Amino acid sequence: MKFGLKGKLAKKESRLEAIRDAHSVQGRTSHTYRMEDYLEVIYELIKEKGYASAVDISEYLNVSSPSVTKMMQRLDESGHLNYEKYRGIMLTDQGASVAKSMHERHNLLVEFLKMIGVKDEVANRDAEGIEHHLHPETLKKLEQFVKYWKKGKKANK
Amino acid sequence: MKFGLKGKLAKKESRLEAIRDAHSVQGRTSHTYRMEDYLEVIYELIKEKGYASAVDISEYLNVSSPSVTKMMQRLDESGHLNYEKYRGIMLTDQGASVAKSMHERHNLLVEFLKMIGVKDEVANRDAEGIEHHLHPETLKKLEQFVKYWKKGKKANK
DNA sequence: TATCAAAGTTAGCTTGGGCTAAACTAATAA
DNA sequence: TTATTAGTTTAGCCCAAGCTAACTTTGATA
Ligand SMILES: [Mn+2]
Ligand SMILES: [Mn+2]
Ligand SMILES: [Mn+2]
Ligand SMILES: [Mn+2]
Repeated sequence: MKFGLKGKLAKKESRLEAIRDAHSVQGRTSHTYRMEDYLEVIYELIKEKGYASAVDISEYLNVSSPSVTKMMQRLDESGHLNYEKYRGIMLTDQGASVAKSMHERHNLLVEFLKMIGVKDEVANRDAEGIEHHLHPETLKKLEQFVKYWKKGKKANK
Repeated sequence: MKFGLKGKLAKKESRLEAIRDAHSVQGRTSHTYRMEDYLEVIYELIKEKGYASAVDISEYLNVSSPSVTKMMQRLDESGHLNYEKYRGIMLTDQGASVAKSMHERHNLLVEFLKMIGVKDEVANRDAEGIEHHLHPETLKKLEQFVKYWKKGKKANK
């Protein structure tokens, strides 16, 4: 069909070129993957106990408490939370938004992985790694897919 | 049903506990994710041109050539390749095995992502990140799923 | 009110991975 | 054979993230 290509004239790249392109995507965001992990845990802790102490963060991320302190300082510096020495932390809007995003990605991934038969523990393990590497487009498509699969399991057409 | 649980008595963990478990999986392998990326590119280069020069590696990983040299030394040290100053490198069996594994994971992921409607470029980008975070069980389940889907699509036409 | 343990912080170190500038090698061209 | 130069390596730096040991703060209890 004459007008059917819809901009899909994307001259097929070699695998190496695809890899080059993938590795040349720079500075995506103003935070690291590790920051995302800390924010995620802080978010879950606040949801579950109302606050996030350093010992708890350190337990659930499996790091020492000095590492937690240092990261709190960085996250304060980057505007993801307000940190007051010895007193505690509070997520800023920016921090909460990143955290919530991680929570949702993790949810979606675990749901998908379990859907294709991966065991709970492994699903969570892999989700914890994968959650940081999803382009918004992928996220959207995966959401659609999971929704479709849940419904159409039999109505499948 | 009395005997239907098949060991699935896995007392449901809280999200935080799942995250703790995920983050407490240590020393998986004797190499880092970054090493996997280098090995993958080296593998593709050898497949395509017969050898892997530092300039090419540096181009496709988007890093400087001193960074390549340093990593070659590490990979030699860790037994993934044989490195001879100024002369070149050769993958060992260990290195080739890691490299091939990355190649296959990348393939599988791109296939899956395109399957759910993600565009080529984005699929490759995300695959490049995700490929390092797949448990063998996940890998197997994803393979099965993709195979099943390919068939079903045809059967379903 | 004074004490003390638990929680948090600081100091100082390590490691992986990155960079630029400068030095070196090896293959080719003259 | 020598000079040139592209490709490679070394030196020396940076940063994120981790750790242990030592110190400080806070809040509860005597
Ligand atoms: Mn997560
Ligand atoms: Mn994570
Ligand atoms: Mn890849
Ligand atoms: Mn990769």
